[in-house]
Amino acid sequence: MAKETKISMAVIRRLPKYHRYLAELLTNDIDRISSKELSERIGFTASQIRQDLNCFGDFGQQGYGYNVRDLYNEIGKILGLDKNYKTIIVGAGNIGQAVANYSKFEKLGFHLQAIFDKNPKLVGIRIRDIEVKDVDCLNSYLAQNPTDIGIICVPKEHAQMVADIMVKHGIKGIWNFAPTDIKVPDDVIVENVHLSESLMTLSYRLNESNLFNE
Amino acid sequence: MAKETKISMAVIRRLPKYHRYLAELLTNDIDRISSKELSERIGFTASQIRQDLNCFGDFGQQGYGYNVRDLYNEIGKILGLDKNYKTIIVGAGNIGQAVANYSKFEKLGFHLQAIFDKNPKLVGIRIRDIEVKDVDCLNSYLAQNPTDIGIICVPKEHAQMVADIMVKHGIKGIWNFAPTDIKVPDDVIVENVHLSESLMTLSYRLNESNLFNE
DNA sequence: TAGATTGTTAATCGATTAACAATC
DNA sequence: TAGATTGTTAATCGATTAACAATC
Repeated sequence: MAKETKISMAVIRRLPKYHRYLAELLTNDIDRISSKELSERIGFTASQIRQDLNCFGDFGQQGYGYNVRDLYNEIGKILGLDKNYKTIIVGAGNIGQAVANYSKFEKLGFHLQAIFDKNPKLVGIRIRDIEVKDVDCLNSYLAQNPTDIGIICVPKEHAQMVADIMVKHGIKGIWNFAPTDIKVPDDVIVENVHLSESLMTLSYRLNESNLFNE
Repeated sequence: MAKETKISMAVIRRLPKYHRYLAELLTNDIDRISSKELSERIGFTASQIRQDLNCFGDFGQQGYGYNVRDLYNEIGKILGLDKNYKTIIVGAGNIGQAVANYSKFEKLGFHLQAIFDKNPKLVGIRIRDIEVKDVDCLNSYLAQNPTDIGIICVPKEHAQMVADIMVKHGIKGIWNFAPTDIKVPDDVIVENVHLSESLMTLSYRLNESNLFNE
């Protein structure tokens, strides 16, 4: 079914957006769509949509277009949303708590198993019915509880150390909110959320466009 | 000083990373660096670094390299980090609170003026010494208080409505955390933080690499 | 001066768009 | 069947990398 060529990052980063727009079509009871129609909604060219989807299979039908539900399901599978991931969060500060409470999380198959922090004021509190553990227990916890995904929400100074412990215990993917680049072996996936970079980009664009003059 | 050609988004999104690595060099008391050395640290090619920096001016010196402090300051200016932005947050849930408490925020020149929510349980509480106002007051607040940046942290159903109010009152930039694409006039800048897209990308890459097998 | 390293042009690579034959 | 729309190849566009003359 899936083609064997390497998919570019540009294509991969568009997949969630397809998934989101298809979900929206479903809620609007639209059960079929052409690349041209989808193009008008999503803002990619029809050509690009067909090109993108063809990386993964022949989901369309000439003269008809795409079946919305089928395509939605297929993209969900491609994204791995049918899988379950044992997940932990390290760092229970603002961002850690927000991520822990982030409801979409469980829906995507990420099951939060444990939360760690080193601040004694946070250790022991409950977030989503999960008691925050002392980060000193991280090593032994991971040794006993095989975990797929680690979410790093600690200050940048501690991010690499936390990542090292995670990697040592076989964590396969890291969602990194610390504003630093962590080093991991090639077979570990890191996805960064660098909020300050996003904010700086906004700041740049405001000034570039000369919309902002004090 | 600055060249007049249009800067590509690819270059813009690398600027914050230059800024971050230069800050790190400064804390390590390194006061000069060549594109080659920086390349080894930051992971871009030396050629790309020179190409990128030359979009904005001649910051280097042949035979010497770049002065770290000067370059850091220049990039800060290019990013508009020397400016101040009056900022509000709409939506005081998990993400709204995390953003409000996000300390880097003020350092980058984003000054939080007000927070709004429609949940009566949140209205009246204090976050960072700012009392959460009822979202019904948003319109009149903006009419009386010129604001540069709006941060949207409401559920996707309400994001467009909030954006419309912001735009009506002349907000210039929107930092959007709602998992939807909002429509604004061309002269308003939108920077999206789509957490679930980031998570889906992580999920895809885990499965693609076959690191993850249940 | 000689060595180092930039700024910049040219070459390459990759991603997007256009075109159209295949086919439902 | 005729019309619509895909899948796919070819053309274009843009971004990255390589090369090197300029120069500190």
